[in-house]
Amino acid sequence: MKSKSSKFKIPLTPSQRKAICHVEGPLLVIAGPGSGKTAVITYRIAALIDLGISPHNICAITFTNKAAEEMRQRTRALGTAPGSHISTFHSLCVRILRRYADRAGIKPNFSIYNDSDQSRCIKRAVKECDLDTTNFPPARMLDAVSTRLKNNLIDVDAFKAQADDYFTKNLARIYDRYQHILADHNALDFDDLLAKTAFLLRDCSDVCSELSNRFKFLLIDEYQDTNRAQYIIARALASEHKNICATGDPDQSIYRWRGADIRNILAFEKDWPDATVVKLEENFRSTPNILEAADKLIANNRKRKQKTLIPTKPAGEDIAVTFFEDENDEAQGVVRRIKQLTEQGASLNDIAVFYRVNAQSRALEEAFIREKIIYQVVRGVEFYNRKEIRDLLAYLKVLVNPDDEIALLRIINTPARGIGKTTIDRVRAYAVQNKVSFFEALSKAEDIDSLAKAAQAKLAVFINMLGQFKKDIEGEVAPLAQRVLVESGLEKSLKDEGDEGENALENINELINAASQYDQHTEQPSLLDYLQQIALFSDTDAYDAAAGRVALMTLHAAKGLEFENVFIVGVEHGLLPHERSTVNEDLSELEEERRLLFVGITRAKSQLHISHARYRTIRGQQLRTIPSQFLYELGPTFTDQTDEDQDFDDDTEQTETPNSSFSIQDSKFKKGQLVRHKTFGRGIVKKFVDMGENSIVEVEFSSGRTKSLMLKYANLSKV
DNA sequence: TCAGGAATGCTTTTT
DNA sequence: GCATTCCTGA
Repeated sequence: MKSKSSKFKIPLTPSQRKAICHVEGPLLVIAGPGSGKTAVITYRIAALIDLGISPHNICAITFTNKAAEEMRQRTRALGTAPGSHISTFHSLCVRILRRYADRAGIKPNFSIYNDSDQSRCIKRAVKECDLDTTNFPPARMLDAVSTRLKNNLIDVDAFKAQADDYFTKNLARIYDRYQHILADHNALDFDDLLAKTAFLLRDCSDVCSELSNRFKFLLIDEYQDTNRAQYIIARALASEHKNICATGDPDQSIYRWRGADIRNILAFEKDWPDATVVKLEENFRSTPNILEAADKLIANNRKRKQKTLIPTKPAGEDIAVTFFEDENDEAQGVVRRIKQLTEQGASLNDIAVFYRVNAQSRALEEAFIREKIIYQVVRGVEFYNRKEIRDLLAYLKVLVNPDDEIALLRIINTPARGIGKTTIDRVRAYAVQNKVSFFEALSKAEDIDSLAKAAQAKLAVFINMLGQFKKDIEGEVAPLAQRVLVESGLEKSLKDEGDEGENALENINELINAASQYDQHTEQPSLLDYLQQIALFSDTDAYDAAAGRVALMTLHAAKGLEFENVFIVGVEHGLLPHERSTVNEDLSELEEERRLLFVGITRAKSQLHISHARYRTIRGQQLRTIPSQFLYELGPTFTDQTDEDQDFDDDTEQTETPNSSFSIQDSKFKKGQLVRHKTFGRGIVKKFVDMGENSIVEVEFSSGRTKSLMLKYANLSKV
């Protein structure tokens, strides 16, 4: 085995070699950022195949499609025989569910519902339960159903059994109703893909052992971000042979809000007592300067396994922390710096800007456009959320799955063909009364007495048109999409719209191009497969590393990537850490925000620029900001540099200087302390973040508003 | 039936 | 600030 590793192009460390050459039994690889983790996984796949193991028996699971694609390419580049299964958890589940649909109690042609489809369904569920959307806000109900219940594999019956108070009982009803709606639509949401698979593996031991026997070697990446359902699936698939290799880094767990359970990786050794554990601590990516900052920051997390980042690169430039006036100045400053970098020979491919929330991209984009620097916003799903794209896709979805009522209602009168609300209501009434699906009722329009003759005729034309399309459902996708575009009248209605319609048509053409790419690159293209695939696209999948553009993305999307030069903007209290993570006492949410910044910092290879601004416009309101506590945690060497090109208004500076009467006794506030503020009046301290002279107090004022204030500026007096 | 404007809600991160 | 829903009048 040892001699085999010589075929790999890079010199390996002893731990890397150990991980690559490990064959049988459970293996946990704790891999710090930049430790060559992806290389280790791909080399290990190659090494297994070299040992004579069939690629068919290897299954690697990644977090994003992008990562899966990269892994496929890298194994291919090593000259490895193809045939191993490399995909995301969700894609794997789709495959399994399609193949064992009857065992899972579903139909194979199911639709996959995204979050907007989900929210429509949950709204309907709340209404059908005769509950008020103010007391039962759909968004929160969905979060409860999705993150708390489905991701934890609590099914409707189990939850009903444990529901004992008014709220929970009603939540159980909503959950029940919601699942019924999805089932009626022959649709699964993202959580169902995982949950149904987990239940299938649990309840059908023959399916479980069949799959477990096929996937004799299981590799799971980003194990720190698996949720309960994914954990159960992994355990089931490895149950026969126990050849499970999990890789991950607890310090990079950033998906707790989506149900990820960091305990899965922390308890790996308990789950698999004879597990081999390998730690990859050497960092081949970043300069020691960057790693030092990352190390200092993450050391502030209490719930954490001690781990250090061992630099291997020579010292580089210190990280820069810059203070701007507002988000536009910040964007301008970033662009100015990028221009300097390119003048020094940097390629735009090597530069990325990260932010906490998508809305922050706007100021940046404006500056990039103004200064004519080309960029890409890594936000792939946005494309699929455009109205015209969703319209065309809805036609295609209905052809595959006529029970998909969301898609059907979307197209029934798009473009306008005179089928209005009254008609739809009457058809639905008929469907309910006769216990047939909405689509069936539509097909029998002439039997619905309540409908006017004109309405019946319009419905017949519509259904007939769908029937014509359906004849071409097999085979290539692009020609069918083109045909639907023209014959549905969508093209004409967009052409009549003028400029906006032109733009929409261009987008549709882009979609059809993408579909024909799919047709060419897939052995047996089918509309069903195509639709199920694009439903699982994510933002990160849109990133094009060779585009010659600066990449703009959220910190979440940055996971797994690396750049020579990284900018992280808006490092302010309320944004990073995000205010939603600071509302309750629970420190673990704050720790996740810290990990998020840690992920961002460790993407940088040679230069890191962090910035924050004095003012920021949030929801249309310009607010005074507070520097993030994380800035102080990066270490004392990184003091603010005010951007040299700007003029500050001296008057505002004056009024903002720290209060001279500020004294040590006053510098500690406890929760519950009553205070007075000169403009906001009386209030009660909700939270105190002690950072010496940079401490932050959160005060709920008598107006009912809660504000975060920086102690040295707030001028608070104790009451 | 439908267009257009007003009102309302929602606004973190994503497979 | 933006998107969706609601509502009104033609």
